[in-house]
Amino acid sequence: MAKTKISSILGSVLAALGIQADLEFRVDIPPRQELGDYASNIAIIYGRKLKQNPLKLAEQISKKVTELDKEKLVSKVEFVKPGFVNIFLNNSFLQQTTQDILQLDHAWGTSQAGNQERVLLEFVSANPTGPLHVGHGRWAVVGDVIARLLKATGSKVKTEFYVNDVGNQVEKLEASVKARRQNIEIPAGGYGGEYIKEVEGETRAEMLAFLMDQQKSVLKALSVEFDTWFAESELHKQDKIRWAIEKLHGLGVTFEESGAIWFKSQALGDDKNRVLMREDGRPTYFAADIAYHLNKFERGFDHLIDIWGTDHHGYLGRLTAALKVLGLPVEKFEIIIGQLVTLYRGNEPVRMSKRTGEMITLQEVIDEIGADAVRFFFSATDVNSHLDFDLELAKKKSQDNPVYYVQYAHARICSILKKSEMRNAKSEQGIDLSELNHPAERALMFKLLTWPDLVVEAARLRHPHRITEYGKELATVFHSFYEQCRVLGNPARLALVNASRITLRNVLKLLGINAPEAM
RNA sequence: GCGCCCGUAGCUCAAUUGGAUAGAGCAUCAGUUUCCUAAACUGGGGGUUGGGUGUUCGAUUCACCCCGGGCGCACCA
Repeated sequence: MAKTKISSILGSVLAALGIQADLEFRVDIPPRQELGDYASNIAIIYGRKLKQNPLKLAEQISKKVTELDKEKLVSKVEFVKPGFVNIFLNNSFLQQTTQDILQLDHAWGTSQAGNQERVLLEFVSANPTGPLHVGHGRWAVVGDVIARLLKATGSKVKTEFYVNDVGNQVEKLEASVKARRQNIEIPAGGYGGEYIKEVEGETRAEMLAFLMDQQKSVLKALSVEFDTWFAESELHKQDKIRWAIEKLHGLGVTFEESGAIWFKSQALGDDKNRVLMREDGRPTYFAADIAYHLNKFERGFDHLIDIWGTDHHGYLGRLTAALKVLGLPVEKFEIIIGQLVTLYRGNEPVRMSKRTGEMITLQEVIDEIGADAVRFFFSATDVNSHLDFDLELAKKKSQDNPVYYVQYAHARICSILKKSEMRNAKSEQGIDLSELNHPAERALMFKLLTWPDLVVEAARLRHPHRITEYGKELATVFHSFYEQCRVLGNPARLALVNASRITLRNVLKLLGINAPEAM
């Protein structure tokens, strides 16, 4: 990976200058091309520490870089203004990377940055009381892409959907379905949506199974599949909840009041104390969730990730308080809080509550704009930002949707390669690429070069939108290259186009989006 | 009221987690096709990054205070 190589050269420069390397310096792509392919703040950081003029230190470092650049990656080094060290790469390095891509193929962009860490990623976990809505769709897509990112960087990921098949909600669901069938009024707090009359099954279990099958089929339509579906009822059957409460009791962090058992969470950082066991002897959802997360740790994972909607964020304090007091490694427990999706039809916001009659399901959205577009849109923004999703707009613009832009670049490439009869990557290995020096060729090669670093970064930050951004950028660079450089009849360019095809396909694969060969 | 999150071009969003002259798409204006897919490309206009103070070589990013919006504050999940 390019950044690693640059960093390692800079590290050896520090050693050669007799500087103790104990500070983190950055290697980034500068904002403008004139400033090089990569730039580092190394001289600024160390200048301050050593009380030296950063610009002079940058000068010293620059001179050493070319000297210690054993692989001849670097063509030129500059030092500038506050003390940046700007590095320009040799075209031969870019050409070699392009060559490597053809060989790596599907493995291009994968790495072992995740150190084979065993990760449990839990997401969606919608109640089995109705169809999935658009908000669930966002978590489904984001969770699925994060899982793919972690796998691509060498983590062992298991995905899980937690099913709350016990408690008030499912009781009300059953009551609502039965009331609807008898044409009597839905009980207070019940479910009044139209879908209720579609629910099949005589027993509660059958009704839940019906709704879960429906959810699974929508998720499948979005190419989201889970390794495990974990039922809350299992925890009850195995008496795990009582066991968890007793553990807390043994630690002296519970008390009894007005017939209920409480957790002293306030003393452990939460806003207030919380009930574990109700007056009537039934455990709360919270108690079950403690047992569930205890179970997750018991299954031997190195790292747990939960994705929650912001409507559950108030829950975070009590759960981490409980896990902490139970002696679990909370630093291995990561919660991604995502902001909600507001759905619009034109200027009209669409309600997403299951209890209202008017509700747009995820399935309907998929039917309307297509799974690829849904995945792309939901992957395209930071989960920490609100998403205003206008169906009218998404439908109207479906022809120049960003997803089509990226897919079109891939289809265009496939068309060229088909004409050239050079589809096979292997047949293009060994072709001399040294003539690839046109600015558009170079820009494309450089964009390809940055792919593996980007995947690592996106995985580390759990940022799927980095991948969609890259996809759009790569498509732009490719289209621009295509306008300027005639490809057919030029073996070196065909190899570059093929490397672009591989990268673009790997981008789309990571996003779970189709890479069409023709459009 | 308290807590968490957000506020960036007319609209939808980015900005390499403290980096250099804040970028894309849509919309808008002006161009490009006897030539590998025009679902494309090239160029123009459009910004006090909600406001203020501070921290430092450097702030969209960090701290504090306002303003505005979302979410939460159950013996629901």
